[in-house]
Amino acid sequence: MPHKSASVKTIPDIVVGRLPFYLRTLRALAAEGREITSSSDLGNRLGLTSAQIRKDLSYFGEFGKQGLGYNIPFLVDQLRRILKVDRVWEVVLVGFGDLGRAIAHYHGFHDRGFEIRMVFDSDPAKIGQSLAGFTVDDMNAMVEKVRAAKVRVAMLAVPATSAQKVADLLIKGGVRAILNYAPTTLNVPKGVAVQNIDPAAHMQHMTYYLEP
Amino acid sequence: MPHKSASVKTIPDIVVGRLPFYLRTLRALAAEGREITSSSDLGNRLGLTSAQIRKDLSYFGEFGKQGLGYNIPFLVDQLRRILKVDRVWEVVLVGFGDLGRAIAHYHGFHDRGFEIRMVFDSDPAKIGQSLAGFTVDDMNAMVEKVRAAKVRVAMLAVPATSAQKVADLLIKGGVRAILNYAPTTLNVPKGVAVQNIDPAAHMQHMTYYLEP
DNA sequence: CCTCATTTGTGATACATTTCTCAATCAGCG
DNA sequence: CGCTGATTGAGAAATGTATCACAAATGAGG
Repeated sequence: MPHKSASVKTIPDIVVGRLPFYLRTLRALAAEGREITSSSDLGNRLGLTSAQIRKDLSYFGEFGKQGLGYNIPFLVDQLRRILKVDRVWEVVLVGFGDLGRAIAHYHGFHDRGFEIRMVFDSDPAKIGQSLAGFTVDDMNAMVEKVRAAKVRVAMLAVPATSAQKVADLLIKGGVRAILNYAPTTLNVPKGVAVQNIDPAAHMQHMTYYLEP
Repeated sequence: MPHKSASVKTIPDIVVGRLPFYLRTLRALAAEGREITSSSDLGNRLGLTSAQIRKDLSYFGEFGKQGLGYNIPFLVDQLRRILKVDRVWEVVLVGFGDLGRAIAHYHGFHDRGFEIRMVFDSDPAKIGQSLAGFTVDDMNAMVEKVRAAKVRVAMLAVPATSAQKVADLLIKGGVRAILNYAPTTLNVPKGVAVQNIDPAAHMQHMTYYLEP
């Protein structure tokens, strides 16, 4: 997933993956009216060491003041810029079953940079249903409509059996980032980012540590 | 999160976290009627190297046959035993808003070892609502009911502002594994496992790699 | 029954990530 | 205006993880 480039030093993907949590925590602090914080305060809240937070941030620049710490609104702005969520990304949602509907109704994406603008499904019974601002559209029209709207971010909430086919179509339409809710591994070309959400896998990860 | 013990060599948490995906893939193969597979076949399907899969499995035993590969039903059984999902875990769900309702209706947990058996919410308007087999209960009764039923696994779908308080109560009631859907970092004592689900964080991870 | 093509399990090696440490810097204060 | 306590940023060291490479084992085919 990480980009490579000759001039700019490449940043570890695992570091990039922590930034959204830094941002989330900083915004919670900002909402409480706090103006400054320190790497150790952030570390406590995030369950990480202060050194890790300082090193992670140092990949991107010098955002703190020695002796003082970090200005919260400033650091929020910087992280939003780095993560490119200082704008709103149009998102296409595919699959309007129970899960897709729940995603469509979830309001947590909005103020973190994402807005679902198109929904597709292949089931004729669902096509045409409308909800807050958009209508469920036929998947046969998907590639063209996604391409025309230049949408580059997708959420995939279809059965595992059709997930790969739908992902291929999305990529054909120009999508370059896929949040995959289907419990299957997607094969995508270089230049396309995939993140997987599998709650049952998280659960099984935890039961390993439980006593029988 | 990983256990420590003097006698048994401790297994890297990152390895444990991959096992559910191995299991998921093996079960898909089994569903296709396949009997055997190899580390390289698995690696291709999972986007990992064959060496990694062999090394991961070797932490737990010798499950393959040289020259042949792995017997799928056998390896499925082994992984289910290792992850302790060769049984069904009773789960308590807290929070019956949009998200909690979606989780309650999701059928993907069932055949992966989890069954939601209790639901709690603090909103009087929601208490008493009943659905497939259970009734939404008052959160004031939660600690006692969870303790009485010896439930050790929870899913947390409450607002970020109350997540920590609810987690504290769950732990007081004996819960030792929490799947946290609230967009906040939980502080828990040693011996309690937490896994976080934050779709917006995954999205922000991906936008980092998109061209402006 | 011998050879060949495969594939595992694992020690050794290479690579990646985290933590340690400390010089440099800063605001506050007397 | 110089001292004090706090805190950053980053090189060095320590730790953790992934890959390599190969001996050992296996079934198939002649």
